[in-house]
Parts: sequence; structure tokens; C-alpha cells
Amino acid sequence: MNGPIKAAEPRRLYQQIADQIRALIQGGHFAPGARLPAERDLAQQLGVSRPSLREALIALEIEGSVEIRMGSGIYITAEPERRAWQTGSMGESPVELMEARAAVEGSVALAAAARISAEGLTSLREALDAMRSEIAAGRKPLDQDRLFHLTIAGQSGNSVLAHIVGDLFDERHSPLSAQIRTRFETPETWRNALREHEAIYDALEARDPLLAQAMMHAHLEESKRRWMENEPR
Amino acid sequence: MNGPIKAAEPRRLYQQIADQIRALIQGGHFAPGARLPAERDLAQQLGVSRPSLREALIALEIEGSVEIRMGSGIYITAEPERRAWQTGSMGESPVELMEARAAVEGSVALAAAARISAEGLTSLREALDAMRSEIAAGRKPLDQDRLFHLTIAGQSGNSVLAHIVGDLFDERHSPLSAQIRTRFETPETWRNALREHEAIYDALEARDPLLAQAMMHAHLEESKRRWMENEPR
DNA sequence: ACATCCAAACTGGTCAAGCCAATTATTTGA
DNA sequence: TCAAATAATTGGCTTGACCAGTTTGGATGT
Repeated sequence: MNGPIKAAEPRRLYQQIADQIRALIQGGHFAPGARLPAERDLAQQLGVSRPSLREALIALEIEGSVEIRMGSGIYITAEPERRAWQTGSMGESPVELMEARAAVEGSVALAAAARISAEGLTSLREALDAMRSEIAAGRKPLDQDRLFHLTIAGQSGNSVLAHIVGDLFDERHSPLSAQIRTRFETPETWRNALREHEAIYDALEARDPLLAQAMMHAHLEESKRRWMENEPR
Repeated sequence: MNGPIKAAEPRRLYQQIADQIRALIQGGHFAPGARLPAERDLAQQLGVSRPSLREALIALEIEGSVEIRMGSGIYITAEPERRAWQTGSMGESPVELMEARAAVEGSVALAAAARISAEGLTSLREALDAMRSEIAAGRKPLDQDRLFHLTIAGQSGNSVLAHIVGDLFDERHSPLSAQIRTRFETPETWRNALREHEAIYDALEARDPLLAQAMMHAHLEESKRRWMENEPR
């Protein structure tokens, strides 16, 4: 899905429009639950055609930022309960992300331990080996890390959970696009991550659900800690 | 967000088209990596206009089913790693959905029990009362059910998890659209659900994390069971 | 003064036809 | 034979129009 490193290719128009609208929403120009200008007006405002705006709106609708009501208008998704957790300084997104991953992938590991196949274990071992090689070569094993987590998710036997794991890893999913992906990993950091991966693998191979859950949880908690250290904010 | 009760709304055209194309892909009419007919041809084939087809393709692109290469064509996404967990017969979506909710919302309840606020408890109580009223009036408390679950999610203190809970509840999220929303609830069914909700509330009020998790898990497992009974398939 | 109803004015939903730009296939010329 | 020029194909985007639900505000009757 993500090759070596993609240079800034010219994004499609609908994506740029979606970005602009997201920015407008986050910038507070529109309150939650508020109605956006009509498609015709908004298109003119943004200097694009209605079909293009429409494509952007569909993207935003799928991602849940916006709700389109036929004949009525386009509304910022309200989600009333959201206020409850917006008390502080609009949440440490990366921290929350890692906590969410710890919760979800912990459950996934629990399920996977009970039903992982021999092929699944082999795939995991290969992912670990690849990760080891990348680290030894002084590279960041981003893809290998991803593969490890997604393979486990696949072995959980639940495609819905697997899909969520993928979304969380790729940071598609939630509020801001923000792309916090700028990680500050050192080789040492990755060596630790590898060790934690191995612990997870061992638990899965032993088919020990609770241990697998615990190891996965520990791994992602450690990841969160590593992130917080390098991002004093 | 959604009024009293929404009767089976006619889905938007782009969603229907997306469904058709997904069906074509899954039906094996197109191998992974293969190229779909050109937009103009495909639109004519499906009997829709190109802009509408275009909207559907964007939805499929976002969800990762296809890849659009400008000037070249539309290709079924290959995604080598993804195949790993698509072994079986493309899973019982509803069952998987409820299992995923049990896992995620179990964790959410665990977290919420530890930090729920007095206001949060009040909101939950109100949601429960509203649900009771709806049931007494012989209506389906769909919105109240949703509010209960989302309120708990909000009290977890993690917006990423809360977002996932919302997505799962609304059945936005995953591969096949399928929209299984056609539930076969009876009044008796809803009375049971209410009782389970009350058990969850009690655990949260007692601030007992493990109990809250267990009750939430039990509730969603029961929901799954209720669904399977009424849908012998 | 008030409730009711209904029609005009929105708003999103969809279609048609066309031009531009990137890619791919084909022809042409050395 | 091969490389460059060219034509055909494909997605990207726009304009303009019409259809179908929603809202709204005023006409109407009580």
C-alpha cells in the first residue's frame, strides 16, 4: 500500500477540497451540528465545480466528518457526547491513538492466540525476520512493523477487528488528518520494539491468550511512552 | 442527529453502484490487479451517469477496494498482505460486527468505569429512562440504544476509541456495505437489552471496571445471539 | 388571533455533453 | 531495428440543466 517513500504527487482535486473543508471545520468556522453553505454556493466559494465538491463531500461523509441530508443541507457531524472529552486541550491525539491501539490490539491478540494457524505463525516469523534485517541494515522497519500487526489482526478471525487495526495503524480513522506519522525512532527504539514483538510472537506460538494480550498491551504502552519522551510538547 | 425513527431510506445511488461493483469483484468477475472497464463504458453498462459512477469509485478508492490511475485505468487493489486474512468465506459480517463491538466496547467500559463523571452517570440514567419510555410506548429505542453506547464511549476519555464505537454502531467502517441494519427486534428483545444496559450502568456507577467490561461484553454477546436466532440464514 | 394547509423557494441527487491532461498504443522515419 | 512522433484511450474536471425531497412563509378558514 505504501511503497518506499512517495514524493508529493499532485493530489486529486476532491482530496484537496476535502482538506480545505476539514480545515474550515477544525478552524472553528463551523460549529458542530451547523449547516454548511449549499453545494452550489460552497462550490463557488472554493472555486471548484459542483461535481468535484460533491466527490469531496462523499469522502467526508464516509470518513464521518459530515452528514448529508437530502433536500435539507450538509451538516457538521454533531456527536453531542464529544464535548465530554474535549474538556482539556483537545486531547493528545497520538497518546489517545496508542491507547486505543493497546485496547483494540490487545483484544485482537487475545483472539488470535486461540486460533492462529501454522501458516499464520510462519508469516509472523517471516515478518519478524524481515524486521530484524531492516534494523540491522540501519533502516526503519515501518512496513515490517505494519505487516506484523496486520498479520496478527488477520489471524484473529474477525475481519471487522482486522479492518480497525489497519485503520488505526495507518492513522486513517478519526478527527484530524494531522498525520502525526513523524516519528522520532532511533535504532535503539526499534531494537526494543523488536524484542517486544518477539515476546508477542512467543505468546501466540504458545497459544496463551492472556499472555498474548498482555504482551501486546505492554508493547503499545511502551510505544506510547517512547513517543511521549521524544515529543516533550 | 437522526430523528425519531428513520424508515428504510432509499440509499444513495453512489452507494448502490459501489455495492454492485463490490459484488462484481467478489463474484470473481475481476481478478485482483485486473483493470475495470473504462469509466464511460462501465457507466453505460451499469446504466448510470459518469459522475455518479465516479462518486462510487471514490468511495471504493477510499475504502481501498480499487486503485485509480489517471490516464491508465481503474484497477482492483492487489494488496498482497491483505489476502492473508481473507482465507475463509468472507465472514459472517453481522456476527463479526457484534464480536468486534464486544471486544472494543468491553475495553471502553473498562476505561469508562475508572473515570466516569457525575454528569456522565446522569446522562446515562437519562438515556436509560428514555429507552424505558420508548419500549413502554411500543417503539424501538434505536436512538436511545445508540445514545447509551456512545455516552459510555465518550466517558472513556479516549476520542479515538469513542470514534470507533460510533463507526461500529452505525455500521460505517468496513469492507462490505451490506447494511445489515434490518434487525428483527421484538419488544421482549428490547426488554432484555434494557436489563443488560441497567447492569452495565450499575457497574459503572459502582466504578467497577472489570464488572463493567464483563457486563458490556455479555450484553453484546447476547445481542449477537439474538441476531443469529432471528436470522437462520 | 390562531392553527392549518399548500405552494413557492430552497437544497441535495442525477444526468448529459464536452474539453483537458496523462497514459498507452501505434505509426512513422531514420 | 529502434527511437521519436503521433494518434487513440483513459481518467480529471467543468458547465448547465432538470428532478426530487425539505423548509418556509404566507394565504386561508375558523
